[in-house]
Amino acid sequence: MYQQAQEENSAEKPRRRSRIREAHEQKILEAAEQVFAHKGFNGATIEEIAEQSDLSKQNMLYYFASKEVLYQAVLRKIFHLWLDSLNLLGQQGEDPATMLSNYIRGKLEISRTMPNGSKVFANEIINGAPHIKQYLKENLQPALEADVKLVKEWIAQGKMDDIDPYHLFFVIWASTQTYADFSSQIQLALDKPSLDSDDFTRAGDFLTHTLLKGIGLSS
Amino acid sequence: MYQQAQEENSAEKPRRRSRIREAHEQKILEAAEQVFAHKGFNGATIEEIAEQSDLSKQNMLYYFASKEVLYQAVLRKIFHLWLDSLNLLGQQGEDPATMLSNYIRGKLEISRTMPNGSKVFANEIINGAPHIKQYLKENLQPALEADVKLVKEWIAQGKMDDIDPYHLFFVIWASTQTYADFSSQIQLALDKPSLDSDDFTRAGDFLTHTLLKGIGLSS
DNA sequence: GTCTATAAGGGGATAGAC
DNA sequence: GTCTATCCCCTTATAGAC
Repeated sequence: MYQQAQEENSAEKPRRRSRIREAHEQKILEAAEQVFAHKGFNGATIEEIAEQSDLSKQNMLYYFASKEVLYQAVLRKIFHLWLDSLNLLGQQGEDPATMLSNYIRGKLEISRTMPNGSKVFANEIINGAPHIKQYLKENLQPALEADVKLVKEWIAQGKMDDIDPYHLFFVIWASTQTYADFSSQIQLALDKPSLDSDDFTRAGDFLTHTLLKGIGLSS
Repeated sequence: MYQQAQEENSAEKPRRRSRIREAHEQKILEAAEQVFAHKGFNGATIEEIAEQSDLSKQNMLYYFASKEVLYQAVLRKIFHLWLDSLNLLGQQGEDPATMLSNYIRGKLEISRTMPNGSKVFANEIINGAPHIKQYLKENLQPALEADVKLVKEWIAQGKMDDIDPYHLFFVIWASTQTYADFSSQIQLALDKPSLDSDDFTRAGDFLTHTLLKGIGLSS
């Protein structure tokens, strides 16, 4: 799981972050996630984030020294959650259909419970990942390659159709994240003020049915 | 097809936009599309757009009175292209598999040829569509409903599986647009400096195979 | 249509008292 | 840790000459 990068307290010195710092940082991160999600990096103002954290702008800057630092913290938090879910394929002993099904529903669950984080991440990627490109490169590729290798084995064993594994994952990512990132469009299309858990259930049912059957894996 | 909204020259008065205005507006729109795609609305500066149009900032403002006006022009251009492609289902006389296949490949072609426009639109939707919500509401729903109705007829006629038509379209939109919007992530995953037309062919092959088969339509 | 000059305001960040 | 005050750059937009 993700660990705060600042946790460098070594050995005897119990230099733990105070309870108040812990609480404030948490509040700030949540507020920042929301504001960045709705305004983008440049559209967000540290003033608005501070307001939503019940802190003054200057006091907020005491905890996160700059807008850039705060943004990086938000980005990395969601990215690690996302990377963890990529490893669902690491589950041993399950059959391919169950593993992929869990994978799809796991990604959908992130979209449902962390829509703002997902939006911040999506915004960053769309703009060419200027703040996180290197970090992404180092962490995404290895995790994806492991999954791709597994799918290739399934194909070699005749367990599923001979499809391109990379595009399978691209499509799973896109079609699960769309329920977070493009929720405003989906709400308009469905004429609903917000997406509820039934909508996500329907999405999960459709996706698992269609994708598993589509690649020859339906049980 | 999309028409410039300013085309209000009526009857005898040949009040046509001068050739130079036409050319400059075109250059500006292209530059704006690119800059908005990479920086978002707030991150983009009219100065940068002007530079890429080989015009001074002030001169650019002579053609588009404000950043907001320019942004709206870019948004509407791509949105209408997008809406047109939604009507591919209006093709008569084709069987369902061919119609959906054309639809998917048409959307992919927009991603390939207009990636910047797609990104601007995606950015706007992610941020909650603040600049285009009303316009989207009035135009998206009717077009989508027509397509959904058609799919429901196919289901009633037993031509395909009984899936939720709305989610079918959400997934097609997401998985075709991802090759434009999230291209930087896909490039990292594939370890390529850019996506070429072979990548789009593979994406199209994967998508048509998987989605058509997945909903019980493969011929 | 294009240029120079400039108004006007927003917003990130720092200094230093308490 | 929190506050008041403030600096200063960046950016949009307008005024007006040519």
